[in-house]
Amino acid sequence: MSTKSRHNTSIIFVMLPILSTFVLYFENMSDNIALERRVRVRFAPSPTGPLHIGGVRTALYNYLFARQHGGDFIFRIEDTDTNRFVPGAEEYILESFRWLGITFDEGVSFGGEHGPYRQSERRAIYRQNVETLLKLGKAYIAFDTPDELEAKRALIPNFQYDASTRMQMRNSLTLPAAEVESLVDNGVQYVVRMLVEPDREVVVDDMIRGEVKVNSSILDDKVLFKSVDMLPTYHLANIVDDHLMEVSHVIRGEEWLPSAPLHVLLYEAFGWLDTMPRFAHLPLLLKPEGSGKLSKRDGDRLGFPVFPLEWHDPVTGDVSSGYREKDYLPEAVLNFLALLGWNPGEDREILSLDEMTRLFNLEKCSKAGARFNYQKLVWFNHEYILAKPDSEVAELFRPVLEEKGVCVPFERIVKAVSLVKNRVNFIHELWDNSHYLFQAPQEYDDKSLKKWWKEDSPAIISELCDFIEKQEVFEGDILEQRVMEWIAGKEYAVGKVMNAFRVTLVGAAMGPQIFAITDFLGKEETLRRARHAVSVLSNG
RNA sequence: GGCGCUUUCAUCUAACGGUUAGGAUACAAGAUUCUCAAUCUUGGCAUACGGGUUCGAUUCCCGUAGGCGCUACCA
Repeated sequence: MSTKSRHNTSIIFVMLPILSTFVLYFENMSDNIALERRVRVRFAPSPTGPLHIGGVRTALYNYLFARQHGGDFIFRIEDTDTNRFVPGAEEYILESFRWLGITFDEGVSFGGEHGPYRQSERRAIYRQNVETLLKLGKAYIAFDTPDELEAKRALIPNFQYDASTRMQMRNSLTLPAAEVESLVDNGVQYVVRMLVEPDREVVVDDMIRGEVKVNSSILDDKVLFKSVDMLPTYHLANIVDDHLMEVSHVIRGEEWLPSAPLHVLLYEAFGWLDTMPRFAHLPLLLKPEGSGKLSKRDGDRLGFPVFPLEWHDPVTGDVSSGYREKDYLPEAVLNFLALLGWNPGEDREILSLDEMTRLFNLEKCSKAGARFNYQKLVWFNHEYILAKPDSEVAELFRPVLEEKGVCVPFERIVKAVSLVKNRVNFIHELWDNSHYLFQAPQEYDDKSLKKWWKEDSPAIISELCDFIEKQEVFEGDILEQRVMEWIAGKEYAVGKVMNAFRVTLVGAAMGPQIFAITDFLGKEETLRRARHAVSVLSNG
């Protein structure tokens, strides 16, 4: 190497750390921008029924984001629609997260400094804020009845309550102040509407989609508050709560994207733009087949649950299946869900909650809806059963055995699990694959008999039993060696002998290695079963 | 209808503007064993279409088509 080139190389080596320092600096800087505020996110379902699996994913992403940034995760109940309230839904949602292992830091049932966390308990706060908006001239009172609005819609195609129509309606902009006051005082029903200024460009800065721009003229004067129950609608409650609860990031489903500009306008109207949360609108979960987003009905129609837990509808009495009851492991459900719309950018797919927390990145979320293909969830479940220690799987299997009336020492269950767990996708399938380890066959599978139980089988198995009985060592490997030698000596076909033997022990041509089975059963039980089969099957 | 979002194998997805377009599930074949599985190996399968920008486009821009969402005194 010449002096000159060595010199150049050393420059590169000197430059390299400097360059990487710059890269690090900039990376940290962008991190710091994101972290200027304490990260606080929320999951805010409305208690109108069971928690939808798409809601679980939204909650999961919020959870991962909060944990990754050492922030807070808030559980808020949005129960401003008194008509759709379903008793038991709130407890169901909480129980679902307990099962899944998703934890919250504050909120309904968790406590915290920003409560109350149930919107129905925050009426005074909303009234006060509506008052503010009214005073600021950012909202107005409207008296149009639902019937009147209906009539307008029927009369005018594409009717929208907005700048182009509001002056033809009955509201505080068109009525004299005295009349408005007297109407309100006399208990006439009204709503408070947002006053949307037309023809402004509203920008929603979305962490997944970038800048989404819309013209305010396409927005309507949304109802923010209704006098019927003196409660706000979602839009108002949401903005007020997120602001008061110091929420830093709003991570929610894409169905909210169209109303996000209105939310930006609300933050602006209140003068809260400087602390407005960052938005991230997640792609939706779509039906496995056909068109549309995954709905509550799809589950039981297509053979998989759409709810984490089984749900008993208190009104209709209908029962919808749940992942817990269908024998899915919560880890598998979360892993599957996490990868529907996000991936860490590497080939690995089996990820623990901790690993997901480390790798999660909103900017790596996909933008298009993801079809909910539960086939892959079955595979995840299989993988998680395989990865679990035998003793843990045995613990889950024990209740199934008890239900079948099988009572054996725990070590026996662990051993049985070790023999058959690689062939199941679900815990309950362990029984179909291991019942013969706990109970002698009551009957023999016809197909297996036809294929493997020949005329000379009884004689051969009797011979084999006599040989086995003489063996002092019964341990699997050794016995296998001896029996193979014996078969070879007799010049029998290995498959013929072994499969006939298998049928006597198992009752069918299935199961793990035969000497693993004999090992499990023990000498006495093995011989008992084989001889019993010979006596039962030789006549038939 | 209006507005917005979106588009890579059947499905979930990867790919600084330069790759034989990668992985996984599912499917198929083979290997293996005493059976059934599991496992391993192999295979087929994709950049919606049309324009531009560029030496070069899956990647950037525009249009078309498809998909999805919203369009309530629901959330």
